[in-house]
Amino acid sequence: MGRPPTNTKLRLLETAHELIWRNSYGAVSVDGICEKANVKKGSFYHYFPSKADLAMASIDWWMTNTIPFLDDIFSPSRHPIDRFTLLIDFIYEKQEDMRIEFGQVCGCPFITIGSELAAQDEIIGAKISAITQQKMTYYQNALRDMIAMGLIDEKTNVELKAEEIYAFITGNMMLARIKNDLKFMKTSLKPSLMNLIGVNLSAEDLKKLTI
Amino acid sequence: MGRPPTNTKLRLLETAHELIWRNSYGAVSVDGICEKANVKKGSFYHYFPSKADLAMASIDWWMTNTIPFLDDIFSPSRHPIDRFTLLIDFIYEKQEDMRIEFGQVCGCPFITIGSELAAQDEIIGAKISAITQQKMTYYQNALRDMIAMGLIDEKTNVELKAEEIYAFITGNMMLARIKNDLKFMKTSLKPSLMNLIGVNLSAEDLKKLTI
DNA sequence: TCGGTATTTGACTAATCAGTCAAATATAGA
DNA sequence: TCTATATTTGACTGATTAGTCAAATACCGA
Repeated sequence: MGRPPTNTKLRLLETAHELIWRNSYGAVSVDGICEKANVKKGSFYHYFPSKADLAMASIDWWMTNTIPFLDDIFSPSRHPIDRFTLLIDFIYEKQEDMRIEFGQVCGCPFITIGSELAAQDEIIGAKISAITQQKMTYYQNALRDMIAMGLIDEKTNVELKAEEIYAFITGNMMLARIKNDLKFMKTSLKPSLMNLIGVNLSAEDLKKLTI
Repeated sequence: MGRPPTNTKLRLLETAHELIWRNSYGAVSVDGICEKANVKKGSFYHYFPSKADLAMASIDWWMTNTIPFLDDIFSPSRHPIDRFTLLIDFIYEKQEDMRIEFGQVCGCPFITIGSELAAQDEIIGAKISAITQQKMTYYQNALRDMIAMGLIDEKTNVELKAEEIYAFITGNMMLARIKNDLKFMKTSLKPSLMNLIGVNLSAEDLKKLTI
């Protein structure tokens, strides 16, 4: 029935996500997105009613892409400590890839755009908050397994601890973006995170946690 | 000699700082700053060569304003644990004030603008990185006193620990901005920070750390 | 081959953007 | 009162912004 669908919408989502992540929402124009995606402006507004709508959709699209990776990393079949160390590996590798390709450590796309726009647009604030909550759920699940295995204090408040972990990791990613430097993330984030979680590792084991 | 100086430049610095902090660099226009500061555009460009220059100057201005508070909070005459709890009080009170006045938790102005612009403007990235380093120096100083007093492990790497503390606090401020919610900062940040620092407090003492 | 439908195009608008500049103004010191 | 100097003004530009729209196009299924 009619003209067949194309990948135009997807190209717009991908391009918007990359440009906004590497720069910022305010620094990226609809014209810029269209040019890079090789899409005419008329087509843009055929698929998205506004620039803000595209940004929202690209956030959703990226989170949907991310979930399978999180499901793998936080698979209950893994040792819970490995889940967190794998998470740091996953984050570090992506950041390093972007640093090599674009010359810029880009940090967390959700937090970057959330920090920029949450104060002006409460819908985007709510969306990023929901993503934050969703990620913390993975952490809570792993923390409960750690308690069950006697790896951390059984009186640990997993909701609070998950929020600490999230703040700590995103704080590091933010600083890495600002300093355009992955040194701390590469050499210290894993052992620091283990200390924050409260898991007891030998000095030897801690040393192994540098990427 | 000639027409006497006015507070026009200061009004521009204050206004730019407030508007950028509450919104974002990209969302604030030179016209908007001028209108709020009651300054004509010609005067703006008499004092600042560009919008970016004003933003840089407003960052410097705010940091200069902040230093006396940090000097007080991190006075060597204070108990080092008190320095950190006072720091959290200081941060929380400012955030709560802005939440009441503007309806919005605004987070850290340096990190917010740094996250937005560091990838596009390496000068601003370097400036925020320097401010970050300057703040961590206060933390390092306090950590060394804690070691001397036997409050934390003497083998603590104070440079790394200071970076952890900074990432943790700024991560929390960023999340507070995105969620427009100070709950965690009010009830949990102090004890969480004490745990991260590695200071041993009794359960009773920990409970006292809610603001 | 043709009709219906989704997609694409390019020219368009109106608003806003950062930035310019020559002229007007105010005042301290001579 | 005069002059040097710093400040202020308001109209101006040219570029860029997000967003609009009617017409053209492509193709599936009948």
